[in-house]
Amino acid sequence: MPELPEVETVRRGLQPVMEGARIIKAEVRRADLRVPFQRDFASRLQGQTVTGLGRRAKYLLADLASGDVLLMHLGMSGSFRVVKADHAKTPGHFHHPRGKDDAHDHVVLHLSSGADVVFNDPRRFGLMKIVARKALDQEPLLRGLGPEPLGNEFDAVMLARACAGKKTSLKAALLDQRVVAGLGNIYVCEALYRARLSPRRLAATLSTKAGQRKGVAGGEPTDHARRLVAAIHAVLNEAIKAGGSSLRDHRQTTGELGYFQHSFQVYDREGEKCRSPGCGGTVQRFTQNGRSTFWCPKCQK
DNA sequence: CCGCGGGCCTGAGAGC
DNA sequence: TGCTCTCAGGCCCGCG
Repeated sequence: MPELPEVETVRRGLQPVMEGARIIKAEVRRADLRVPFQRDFASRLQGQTVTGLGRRAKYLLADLASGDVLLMHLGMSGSFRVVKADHAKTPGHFHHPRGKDDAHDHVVLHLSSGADVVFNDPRRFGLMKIVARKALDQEPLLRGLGPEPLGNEFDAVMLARACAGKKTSLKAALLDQRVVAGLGNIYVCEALYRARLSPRRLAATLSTKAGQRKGVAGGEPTDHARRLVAAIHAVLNEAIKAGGSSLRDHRQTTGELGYFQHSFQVYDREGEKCRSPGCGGTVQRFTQNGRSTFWCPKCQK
């Protein structure tokens, strides 16, 4: 799923259930996700109170009273749902209508509140890992991440600087989690459309004196960079408000669908009319770095 | 530093 | 109905 808005939606769904609750038991039904579970995974969670639930890029971070942090990533197909304890194993129960069996329920956190938090991930590209809080800044999974796109540090100056000297396309740069952390294919396509910038444009053109070397002072962000930052802010905020986008797997923790997919302007709209008033163009698709790019060549330059 | 291909997995949808 | 093929919201690795 899961780009930033979907992960944030999940976080908001889990927070009231998990914060302040104690993990009576962590039940691992399948330990071979993208990263194999640590041997002491279940025992380090058992009995721990969750003191907070945060997010960094596409990662969820549950703070534990022990000083550990539980890192969670949803990969491509991961989802969480909250069910009452007695129903965690009941397929098709009204609390979690998914129309399928629960063969891919890999982890169940049994909470003192009587709720169970169930992690489901058919493709198993997701992961869970426990890290000591004091070692979090050296955690390889988080180390290289760029700024939060909705954080204060992320602005046109920073984005232009991060893209300075890059020989790659704007599309590829925005998907690079080291440049800005949390965007995926959908929201990159949508943000570029809103900013009216071509996905093929050179990333370095976000600052003046294109081709300048990375980190060189004096490169000013262009209006394009400002437009792009504004577009990223807007699309992410709107998507979060809508509960994320539900294409295949994403659901809110209640089982409800997000509905931002109805607001897509270009993503998955190949051959359809551009929605920009008066444009009259047609949404095109092509492959960039192995992934589909959707855009309107008439609007985006 | 960069693009590309392949891999990790399963499921949905299209076409036959 | 069922087969085969392609593609998918993420990310990592090695190659040239």
